[in-house]
Formats: sequence, C-alpha cells, structure tokens
Amino acid sequence: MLDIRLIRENPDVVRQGLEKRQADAEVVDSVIALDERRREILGEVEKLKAERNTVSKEIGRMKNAESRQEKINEMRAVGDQIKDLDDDLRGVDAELTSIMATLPNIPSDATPYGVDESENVVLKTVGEIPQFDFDPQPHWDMGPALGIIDFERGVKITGSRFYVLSGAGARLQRALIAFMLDLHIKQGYTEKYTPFMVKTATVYGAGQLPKFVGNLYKDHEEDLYLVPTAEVPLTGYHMDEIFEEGDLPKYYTAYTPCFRREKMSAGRDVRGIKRGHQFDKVEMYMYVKPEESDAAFEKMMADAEEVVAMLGLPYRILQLCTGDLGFGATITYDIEVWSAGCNEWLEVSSVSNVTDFQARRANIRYRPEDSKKNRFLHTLNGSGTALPRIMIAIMENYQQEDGSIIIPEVLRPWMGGIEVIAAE
RNA sequence: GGAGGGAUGGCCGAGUGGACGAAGGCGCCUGUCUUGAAAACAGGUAAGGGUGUCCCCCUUCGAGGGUUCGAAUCCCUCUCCCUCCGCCA
Repeated sequence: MLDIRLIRENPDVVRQGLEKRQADAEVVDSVIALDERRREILGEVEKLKAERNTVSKEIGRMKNAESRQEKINEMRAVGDQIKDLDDDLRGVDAELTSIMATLPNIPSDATPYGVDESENVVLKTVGEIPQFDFDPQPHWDMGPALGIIDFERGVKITGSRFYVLSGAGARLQRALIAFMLDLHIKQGYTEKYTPFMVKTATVYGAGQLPKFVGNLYKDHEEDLYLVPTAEVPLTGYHMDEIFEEGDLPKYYTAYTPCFRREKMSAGRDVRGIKRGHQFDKVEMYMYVKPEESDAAFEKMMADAEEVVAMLGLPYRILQLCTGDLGFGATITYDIEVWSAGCNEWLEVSSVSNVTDFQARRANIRYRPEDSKKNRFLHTLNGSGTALPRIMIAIMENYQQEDGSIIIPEVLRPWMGGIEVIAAE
C-alpha cells in the first residue's frame, strides 16, 4: 500500500512511478478525488459527532424535562444525519482502499527503466559454464533414468505439473534444505517454521491479495489460503505489532512448500520440475528501520549469492528493470543459475526491498527512540533459494557421461556421505 | 463434535446506560530530595485519524452490525482463548 499522503502531496511522483512500471497512471486522479471527498465528509461528520457528544453529556445533567426532551429531539435529528454521512463515508472509504490496494509500489531510483524483462540488466556473471565432451542431458531425462524423479506417478496421484522425488532425489532436496537453513542461520537469520495455510488478512498484508487471487489455492470451506511463498506468513508474523527501535532489525529464514496455480503460465515450462504447482523454497525475510533497508538489501543479496557460490554453480545476477518489478518491490535482483541440459538460465532467487509497502498493509511499525510518532518499518524478502531449480542445476551441471551425478561437496554431510548418484 | 466460561491500556485488574479513554495496582518516564543510587513524595505514561499544531475535535474497551439523545456496559452475528467430555497423529 502506498502512503495516501504521498499521492495527495506528490501525485506526479506516483504517476511517474506507475508509468515506469508500464501501469495505468490515471487511477491517481480517482484516488485524489476520492481522498478529497473522504476528508470532506469526515470533517462534516466529525463536527456533528462533536456536537452530539457535548449535547448528550448536557442531557445527562439536565433536570428540566421539557428542555431535556427538546434537546433529545434535536440530537435525534443530528444522529440521523450522522448515520447518512457515515454510510457515505463507508462507501467512499471502501472504494478508495480497494483502488489503493491495487496500486504497486514506486520503483527505486536505483532501478533502471525498462519496458519488460528483456531490458533487465546483467550485473555480473560468475563461474564457468561447464563444457562436456558428450551431449549433456536435461533433468527430465536424467531423473527417470536414475530413478530419482517420477513424473508419471505424480501425474497419476495428483495431475499435471506434479512429480514424485524418489530415493537419492528426495534426499538431495532434503540435504539442500538443511544446507540452506544452516547457512542462513550462520548468516544471522532466525529459523521459523510457519503455518502453510494462512487467512485472508495475512495474504493481503503481504500484497498477494487482491491482485493475485488467481494464482492462489484456497480452502473455501475454512477460508484459508495455501502459502505461495514463505514471504506471506513471515510478513504476517509481526502483523499489527509495534517494535521498539532497539528490537530491530529482525532477520528470519523459513523453509516452506509453495503452492501456485500458475494460471498465468498455462502451457509454459510444462516439462520437468522447473514450474510445478507445489515446490519447496527456503526464504529470507527482514524487518528493518527505513534508513537501514538499502544496506539490508545488499546483505540479503550477498547471503543468497553465497548459496549458489557454495554449491559451485555458474550463476549470474540480474537487476530487474522497472517494467519487470514485482508488485511490492522497489528494487529487485534475481539470481539465475545455468542449467547445462536445458541450456538456459534458471531463476532461483529474487531479492527485493519492499520498503514500507507491506508494513503499511500489514500495519507493522516501530517506535523511534527520539520521536513519539510510530513509523512503518521496511521489509525485505529473498529466496535462498528455490529447490527444484537448484536441483535441476545440480543434476545437469554435475552430470557425467554415464548419466550419474556428482554431489557437491558441501551437501555430502547431509547425504550420508554419498558422493555420486548413479543408476542402480 | 457436545457442554460451559472468558476477551478492558505495556501487564494485572475494576467497571451492567451519562461526570468512563476508562478506578486501583505493577511496570516505565520526569521532577523534588540525595555526592550518586534506592526509598519517599509529586506529576506523567495507548493507538489511529482530522485543511488542529503544543490548544482542540473524531474514532477505538476482541471484530462487525444494531438499540439509544448518549454504549466498555443492552441486543444480534462472527473470531479467538480457557475448562470438561468425545475423537485423534
């Protein structure tokens, strides 16, 4: 959610921000009109309420029955007016917030302008793209051949875009999760195990609603959503709370499965495990003071980078342009790893500074030491990292001619010492 | 799933139609006293909003509706928590 004051006082900043994102900037005008109307009604209704409050107190003290009744009648009329105005106000308010809820965050000045993902900027590329003296296979061939990914069983028990990991494949994923969580703990994050189902207010607070209803799974009977990312419960974790300044920053990491309907990507990436309706992810999340969020962003980025670096995967870092930024983000870096079999860069992490956008929606503030006024804090989120795609990169980049896979050294402690995954 | 009880400020806890944004206590802050601290005493101590800026107004006593001139207090709906029974990993 944007600050209504920003829109009121600097509408051009907001318009330009929306335009940079290739979003419709005209809504700003309706927001301003509604805001004006709202404050107009508010002024009127508050004046009437003030009158009613003072007169009602007088009535309580009045002895003379006649003049007392007269005042009561007067106030009854005032009460009717208040009721009408309150109804108007409710209507205007609802309309205003429903529009506000659909406005994305304003891009940071540090985010380069661009129309769409084709204009994202490669900041750096690290590691050598592996060369093979044989034809490297894609994971969707390797997985079934090694008996570690079972696509047919996944489809049988659930449907398309579901798969079963088996034996060393399942264990590899579990090793990666443990490796990442342990690394993030060392980097200063506190591990959280959160609910995988959340209520509407929680999804709204993280900014996934109302805009992304179509991508969420929902239990309509209980009115609960399956989390599309750990970012959602980690935002909700401190919803409606006020921190003391000294309690910040808070760094959290959490493993969760993520559930996404992928309605927008129907027919895309249907092969392999690149885009499933259910995938696992380890997430990093930060609550920080506004003046610290730029530095926090750099830290989180470095922390995510360490994951892929330690795994020895060739990767590159992309800075998203304004046209490709996520809904709540002001600035985002993506990490992509190379996959030798699919022959493409795979996005495994996305680190964003959301500034006060989620904090405002979820009502998360802190009390500055030198001020009475509570302020919204800043939140950041980043994957550290998404499991299936990391699995793809490991399988494809560490493959050998006989179809076996070498396990990266750093994972072996969690693999029971297994060094190679080979066909039985 | 069945039966009952509850939700008030940072915490405990009073309050069943008017002087209650809310007694009292704890905690915290400031001042007096003190070389300093403690104690004692005095004062202060919620959030949000407003074409208000040290003065005021509005809203908020789990949430949302309603009754009333006036609601923490009465009515309705919902949520959450606790106790007992049943079921269960």
